[in-house]
Amino acid sequence: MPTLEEVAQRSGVSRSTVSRVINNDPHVSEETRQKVLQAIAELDYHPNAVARSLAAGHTQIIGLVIPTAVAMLFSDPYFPRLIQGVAAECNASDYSVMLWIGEPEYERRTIHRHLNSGLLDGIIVASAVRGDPVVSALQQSGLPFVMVGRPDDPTISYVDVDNVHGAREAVLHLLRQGYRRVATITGPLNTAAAFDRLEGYRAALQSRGIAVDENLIAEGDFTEESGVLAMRKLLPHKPDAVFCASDTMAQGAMRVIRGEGLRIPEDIAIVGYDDMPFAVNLDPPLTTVRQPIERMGQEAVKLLLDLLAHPNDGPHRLVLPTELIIRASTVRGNS
Amino acid sequence: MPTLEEVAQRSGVSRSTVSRVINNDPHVSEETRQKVLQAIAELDYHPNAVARSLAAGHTQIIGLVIPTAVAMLFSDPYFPRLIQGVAAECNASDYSVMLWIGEPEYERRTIHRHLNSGLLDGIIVASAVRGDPVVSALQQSGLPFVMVGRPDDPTISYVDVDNVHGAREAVLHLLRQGYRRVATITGPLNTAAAFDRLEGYRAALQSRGIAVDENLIAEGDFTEESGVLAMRKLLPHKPDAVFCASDTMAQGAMRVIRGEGLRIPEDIAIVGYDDMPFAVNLDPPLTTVRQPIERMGQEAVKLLLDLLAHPNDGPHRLVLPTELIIRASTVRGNS
DNA sequence: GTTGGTTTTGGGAGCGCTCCCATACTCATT
DNA sequence: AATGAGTATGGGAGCGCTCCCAAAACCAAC
Repeated sequence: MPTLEEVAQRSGVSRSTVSRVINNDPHVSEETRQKVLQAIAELDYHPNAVARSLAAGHTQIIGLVIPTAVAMLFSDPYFPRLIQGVAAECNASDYSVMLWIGEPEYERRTIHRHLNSGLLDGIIVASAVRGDPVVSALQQSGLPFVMVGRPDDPTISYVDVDNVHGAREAVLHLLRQGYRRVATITGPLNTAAAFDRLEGYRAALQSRGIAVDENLIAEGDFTEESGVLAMRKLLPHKPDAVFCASDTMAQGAMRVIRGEGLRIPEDIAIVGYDDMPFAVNLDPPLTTVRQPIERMGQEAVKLLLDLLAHPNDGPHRLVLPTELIIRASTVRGNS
Repeated sequence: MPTLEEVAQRSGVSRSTVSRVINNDPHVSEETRQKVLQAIAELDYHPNAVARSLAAGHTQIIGLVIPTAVAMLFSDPYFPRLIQGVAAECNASDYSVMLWIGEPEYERRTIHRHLNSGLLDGIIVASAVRGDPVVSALQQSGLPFVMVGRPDDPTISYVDVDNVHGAREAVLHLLRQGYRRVATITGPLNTAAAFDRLEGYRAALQSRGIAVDENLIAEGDFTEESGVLAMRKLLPHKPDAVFCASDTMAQGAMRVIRGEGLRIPEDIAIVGYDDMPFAVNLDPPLTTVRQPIERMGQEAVKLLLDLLAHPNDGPHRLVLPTELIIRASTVRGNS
């Protein structure tokens, strides 16, 4: 591996000058620049990122942490898409992504070791649960970070989708279709997303003067199995529609409903959340709330880079819109 | 951020000695070690990973490359699970994972820059397509790397599952169930996985003295739609069972079969491959070949670390076993 | 008390870069 | 010619660590 010094010698200039052309410093004569460029090409020189980081005081690397608790959810494409968004935006901005998947026994020590190692310029935390130790460690460390999903602490920067609004629109749609006993299967209520979607559900009912019946609310954990369980609990209370906080749970709920010999949407309508790829292939195709997942990843990176550039700014917050995708699972009549 | 030097001063020893206790060098007296440890605790010192990397000549970071072409496949849980396996093993070995998702535009331009930046000690390439430029760049660079999935070039280290064996077991199972006209829907035959699975199919038939009927072989591309098309081609040749090289294609095939009013498994049995989460929820639940995806990620890391420790060893190869998961789609009678 | 071996410790020389400051050189302007 | 402003270059001093070698300390045995 050739070094800066060798390039300098070969092109007959100083180390500093080579550094300048590499970093596009304008204070280099065109002639010199060409000489240097040629030497770089001849030697197939590539700057050493580590040395550069040490000298410059930053690494151009950001960390993406996915806390343990949610890593299980890897069975749905949420995280892959988020990762893709983050990676794409980082590539575009000449940053690299360090992946950090929280392991069950990650102790505080390990967290701090990583956060204080100086390897990361900043961090994106995906979907932390309430009171996640990573978050407090992060705050302590002073490292710039942004969260995907609304945190409890209002001083933290984040990007989120408007879960309240998305859920409300979904439930209002159900109401407009004439359903009256609208139930909901929530996600784990220690996550902000699940909580907000439940809020949206309540808000929709209340705005139409419908009392919220707690019997029509069942908590799941975003998995299909939990959707099955929740639906079984709901059934005795005769709902005529169910708003599920994830497509995966909706899928479980649909299985139960069909198992009972009931029809969708004639007897019970179903709305999901996420617009997962499989939602359109369900029988019937699932009405659902689409979230711009990749975009969240992208925006999180943008926010973070902004934070790096302007450390004294207050926290950034960005709430992205959702989109209600109406399919056959909520539209009776012409089927 | 305190430095080594500050810890040294506070504990009244030299920089070198502090370095020794940090790196668990046995040549330190217990007394000194305690003094140093205390100073470290008091100052909340954490070694700077960048400086350490520069001085030591390695970074304890490995790259995980997911080539563009397959990034689309992010809609199935293969990559998430692989990533999880890689991350878990890296955590356990005190390495970090740098994620690198090939972007159409940036790939070519930045590939060499990344490989030669000295940031990565080694690389794992997930499912490269044939002739992927990343692979040749990698070979050129001299960076240690291992691939997940058998490469063309036999000098490259890799971990793979035993696709031939997995397919053979699946087909033998069909044969044992009494099916005689066993067809197959293959993946794209320019991928090693698809090729090997077809090999297994042939091997199974031949080992039972059954001639391979080329009319019973249809090529797909792992997508559901291609499963539909392939099944339509197969139907006129009256298969009584179909071995599909992916669950997704199996799903398509099942749709066609049911569309024809045929029963599964009474009229036609179906076997898939992958054991995707949805396989168990199909109607009927799908018999399939399960692959140890997380484990592949883990083993890939182990192989790579071994390669880093013993650079002069020849290429490592590891083929992991598959597991046949028998469900209702191949078992007639008691339904 | 000397010798020789072993263990423990200290200090210097980098790793390959950036950044700042000093120098040299260029070109008007007086 | 002398001055000053502006631009191009060079060189030194780090960034915070590891690694090697030499020095110091210790301990046993003669």
